[in-house]
Amino acid sequence: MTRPYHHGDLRAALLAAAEEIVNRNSVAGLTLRGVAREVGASHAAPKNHFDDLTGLVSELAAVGFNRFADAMQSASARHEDPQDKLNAIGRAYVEFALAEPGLFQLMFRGERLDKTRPALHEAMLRAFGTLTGSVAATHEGDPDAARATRAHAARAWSMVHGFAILLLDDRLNPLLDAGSPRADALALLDDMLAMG
Amino acid sequence: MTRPYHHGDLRAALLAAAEEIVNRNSVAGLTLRGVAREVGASHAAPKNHFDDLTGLVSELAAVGFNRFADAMQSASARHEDPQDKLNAIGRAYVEFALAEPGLFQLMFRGERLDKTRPALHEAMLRAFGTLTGSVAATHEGDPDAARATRAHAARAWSMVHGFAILLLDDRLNPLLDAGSPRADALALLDDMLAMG
DNA sequence: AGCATTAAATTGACAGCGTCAACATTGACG
DNA sequence: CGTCAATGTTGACGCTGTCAATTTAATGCT
Repeated sequence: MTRPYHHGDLRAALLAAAEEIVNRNSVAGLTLRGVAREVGASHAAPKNHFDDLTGLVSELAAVGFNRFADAMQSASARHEDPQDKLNAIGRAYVEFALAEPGLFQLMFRGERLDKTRPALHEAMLRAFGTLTGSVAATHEGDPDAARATRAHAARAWSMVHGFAILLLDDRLNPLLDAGSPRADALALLDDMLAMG
Repeated sequence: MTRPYHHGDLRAALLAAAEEIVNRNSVAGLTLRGVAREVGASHAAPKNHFDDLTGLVSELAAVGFNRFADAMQSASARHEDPQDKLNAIGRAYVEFALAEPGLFQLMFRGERLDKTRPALHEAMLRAFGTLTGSVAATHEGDPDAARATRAHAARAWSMVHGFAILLLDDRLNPLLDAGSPRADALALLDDMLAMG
């Protein structure tokens, strides 16, 4: 089995290797040469498929945002009431961050993200659109709802995002049960969502 | 306190240069060799004062967290009512992030932070203690307040932190006035805080 | 078919980075 | 005055991203 000069689908292999590395070593350990090494390609091979490190990170972030949007939409679809849908999206938001912490942090590392890349731009619109759209659905029929809807969306989004970030960074520990902080976190989130 | 011989106080000069670089080039442009170059020292000079890059970043983060705590305490002191104090702290949280975005992002970049460093550990306790303490003050006299207080603290903290992070990352733009997003952001925050 | 063009992958080089070890200089203290 | 620890410098190593030049494979054209 001699290795052919041209890999069958190097682009997909590089993306898979990149995700595996991020899951193992966190985002700091993600390197162009590292992913190339992982798939047995030369150190400059990624240049052909992604222009540079920003390109690779951005394309992987696009994959992540699409999976993220899927998770939120699927959670929302399990409920009928608009408020239940919104709460389910909030839980899915945090659960995604806990399930794929490396990928989640990569998706929100602004400095190495080129948001003008079509794949990433579209995936971000999809993910954030489901969240803000679900908020808007709870304001149906409100008169002059624009301002309240905007504040509601910003509040819900900020809350779950901040919670996820602080959680991944081990900063909420003083508020969590020392015994099982991870399990306790989702119970705490439910309390937060129940406050309205 | 022994004083260095050639540069006067190289440690302070390095910290100042580091902050200046972070303010100019964001956290990605902060390098050990860069700060050494800035103050005219050799490339390995920082090793004597901070062990490695993590050390420099952590000490700078400690400076930031102390300034952060000062800002929140000073904002809180301008009000009497516990709820007003808490809202003022929330505004100060976001205003600090907007005023020193590079430093703020450095303070929350977990991977290059050694939270066991005494200076950083203490500064973080101070900053987060003012916030959670101010939340607890709004629950004085409540029966069975422990659980509600915990959820309230997590919610308030997550909300302002998520808002600050999303704002710095230009992710709230779809919710902001395209004309003056910066000024609009604080108005939006007030609406969020007013929701309770 | 055969040739030309393009895409894909490799090799080699360069500068910048963090970090370590070895060495030099200084100020403090006995 | 002499020793010593602290502070700075120099040089080296391997790692990284990125570029230019080159080789190889696939594809298209006539």
